[in-house]
Amino acid sequence: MGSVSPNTANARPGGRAARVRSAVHRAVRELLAEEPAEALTLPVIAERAGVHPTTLYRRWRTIGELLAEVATSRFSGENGELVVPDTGSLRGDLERWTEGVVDDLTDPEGIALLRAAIGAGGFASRACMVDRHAQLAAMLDHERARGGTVPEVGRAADTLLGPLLYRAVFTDLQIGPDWVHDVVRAFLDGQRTG
Amino acid sequence: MGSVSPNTANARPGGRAARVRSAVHRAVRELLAEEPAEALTLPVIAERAGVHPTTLYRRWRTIGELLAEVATSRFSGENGELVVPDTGSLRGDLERWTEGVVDDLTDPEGIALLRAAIGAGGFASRACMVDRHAQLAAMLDHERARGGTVPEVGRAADTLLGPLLYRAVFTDLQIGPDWVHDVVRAFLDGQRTG
DNA sequence: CCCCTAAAGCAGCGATCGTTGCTTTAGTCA
DNA sequence: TGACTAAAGCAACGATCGCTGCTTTAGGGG
Repeated sequence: MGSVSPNTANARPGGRAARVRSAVHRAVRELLAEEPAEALTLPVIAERAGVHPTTLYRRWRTIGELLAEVATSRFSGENGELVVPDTGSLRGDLERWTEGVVDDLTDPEGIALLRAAIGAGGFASRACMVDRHAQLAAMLDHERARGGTVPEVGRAADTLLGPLLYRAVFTDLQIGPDWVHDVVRAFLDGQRTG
Repeated sequence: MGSVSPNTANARPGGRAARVRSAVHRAVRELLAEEPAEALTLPVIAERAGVHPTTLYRRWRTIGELLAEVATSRFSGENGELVVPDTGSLRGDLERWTEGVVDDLTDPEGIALLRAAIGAGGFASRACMVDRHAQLAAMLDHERARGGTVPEVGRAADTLLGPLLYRAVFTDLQIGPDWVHDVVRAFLDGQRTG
């Protein structure tokens, strides 16, 4: 127990570890967009990333864990900081924000990663949306601070994220700007009746 | 070329082929509920089903295709016939129907199969909901036949299936009867404003 | 500037996967 | 009932996966 600094909190490198991590993440995203998730194996990822397979087996034990990490980092701010639009009105914030969500869902890499994360199990799929959920809460808080009355986050997520994700994941319908606009409008109208 | 009946339309067996198919389907559903989808491999399925691996490699080339078939048969009427509730009112139909959807989504086998199908790619995941979509359309048609005014199927799917699937797939929130009730009510209220 | 340690590379292994040619079984139709 | 054919079983193979002890590199601290 004598060692003063066993390098426990040593993990803030800008060096090799970070480069490897970044290369692996990129390899996963690229490969997912190119081939069926079924073919995504650790050696294949390693070769694409220019890294030795052993590294992957040691740092991430399974593809599931790696996918969860990649999904988290892809669908969240890198530093854990929430970035939300602040246009002055809830409607403006939501429209700006939904654009970002739609960008994720229409990007081939994004949707492929989302699908793979869902397939990897509950943890990974929840990780994809936890940040979006927090952003939604932040925007509702802003509106509340302005004196507006807003529904709870749960209903907002159901009404906004629900349709967007449903269409992206389960249908091949186009997600056009006007439809997204309608979704936001339906949410803002609906909160009065609820 | 002389052969009169090359048994092209010979595929309606109640015999061995159907038994194997059924055993394999059940094996897939069971295994998905027990272990991570990552461990789902054709030899493993074959052993659980009491069938030789070669059979799987020949009938279904990949796990993806097998998953798509299992998902289709699990989430659809076996014979392609649509079964929808007919309570006399749209509200009653929708509440009965959402119960069925929720049953699918809260059943451990059901949600695991859904997740795996999503992971298997666009085709399989779309197959999971095509029947639900058709049922929704049928119920709206019934209401329209009664003289009621109903929104289009797309909006109904967004508003009903969206929240249900969002919660089941992306959150660990409980899906309680009262919440489901609220979702249906929100849909029925919202159609007036739209 | 040099040491020290965490992380990446290397080599080699057992297990299992996916595939293919052939044989055997079981349903169907005359 | 007997033949015909589609489908399942069998056996053997090459490839690749996932894992482990050990060596080498590189980044950070005294």
